[in-house]
Amino acid sequence: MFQNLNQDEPIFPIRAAAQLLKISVHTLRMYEREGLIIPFKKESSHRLYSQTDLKRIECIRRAINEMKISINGIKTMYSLIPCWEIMGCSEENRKNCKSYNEHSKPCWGYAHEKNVCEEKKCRDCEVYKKHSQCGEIKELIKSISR
Amino acid sequence: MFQNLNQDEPIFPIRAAAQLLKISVHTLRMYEREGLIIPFKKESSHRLYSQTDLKRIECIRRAINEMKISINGIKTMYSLIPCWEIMGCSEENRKNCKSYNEHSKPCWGYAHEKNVCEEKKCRDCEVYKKHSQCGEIKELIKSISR
DNA sequence: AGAAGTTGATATTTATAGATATCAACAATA
DNA sequence: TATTGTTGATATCTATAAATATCAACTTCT
Repeated sequence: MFQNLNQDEPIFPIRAAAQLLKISVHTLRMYEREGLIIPFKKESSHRLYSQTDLKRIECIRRAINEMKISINGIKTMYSLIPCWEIMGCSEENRKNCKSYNEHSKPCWGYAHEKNVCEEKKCRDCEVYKKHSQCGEIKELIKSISR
Repeated sequence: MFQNLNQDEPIFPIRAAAQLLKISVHTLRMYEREGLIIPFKKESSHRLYSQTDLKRIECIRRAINEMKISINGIKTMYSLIPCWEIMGCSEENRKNCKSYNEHSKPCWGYAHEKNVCEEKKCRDCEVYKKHSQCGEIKELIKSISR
């Protein structure tokens, strides 16, 4: 089912997404409020979820329910993602970047002012898209050191 | 009090350490079982804690109780420490190292066989000693990428 | 027009992590 | 020798994270 659709196409309204994931819509909004996910929003502010979004959320649920990592733990882990390397931030950028200088939530949880992220939408950013699991984050850390 | 003592000298038996930290001895043993701390042990297998150990434990308690990061979250964070960079592990070392290839607990939680860690005591290792807080881990990740 | 969405506040349920305690058999300490 | 420590198992308490639900006023979809 759905194989022939573009995996990144945001097509599921919140209720449908919740049903597919077997959780409540409240939980989905909670994850969003905590900064774990960024669903697509049309002009109307209605949320839409893609297949990729659902996979990401399943991964987050495994972290919480099976690996027993708390939501704040996940946020802190996300804050360790070396986004500055992926984005190629200048020294000046780094100096002004809260994400670079703090470690309580993911970079996509900050309002990006006056830096390379200012123009970009976090939902479409490689940093957000490629690093939802701890394994991926560790691989990234490995890769930047060689 | 205690200022004139060597901060790294293991002098407090478990009960004294627990009293200073205002927690139970069970909690101290639990942190050890979870791999968060490595108290000094004399031949007799009695634990002794240094001032530095106490500071480390206070830091861990802040992470759990104030930052609301679960113990499994802390373990996962520790697993992201690029120990292979600090220790200068060879490609061969890395290939055989569980710590390098997994991400569920800190490197000092593994039995080190056939690698550069084999001879060393983790308690005395820079990786263990210098990186008990998320801020320190993030600084380390920053430093290996330049 | 009716269904489904929005934000925001508030409240409740449930599962369990974190912490504490107890008992046993034994070893080391001072 | 009395105290304090060890491991291991087991049991309980408590605080709270995670999840769910409800209500209100409003907006957007089909």
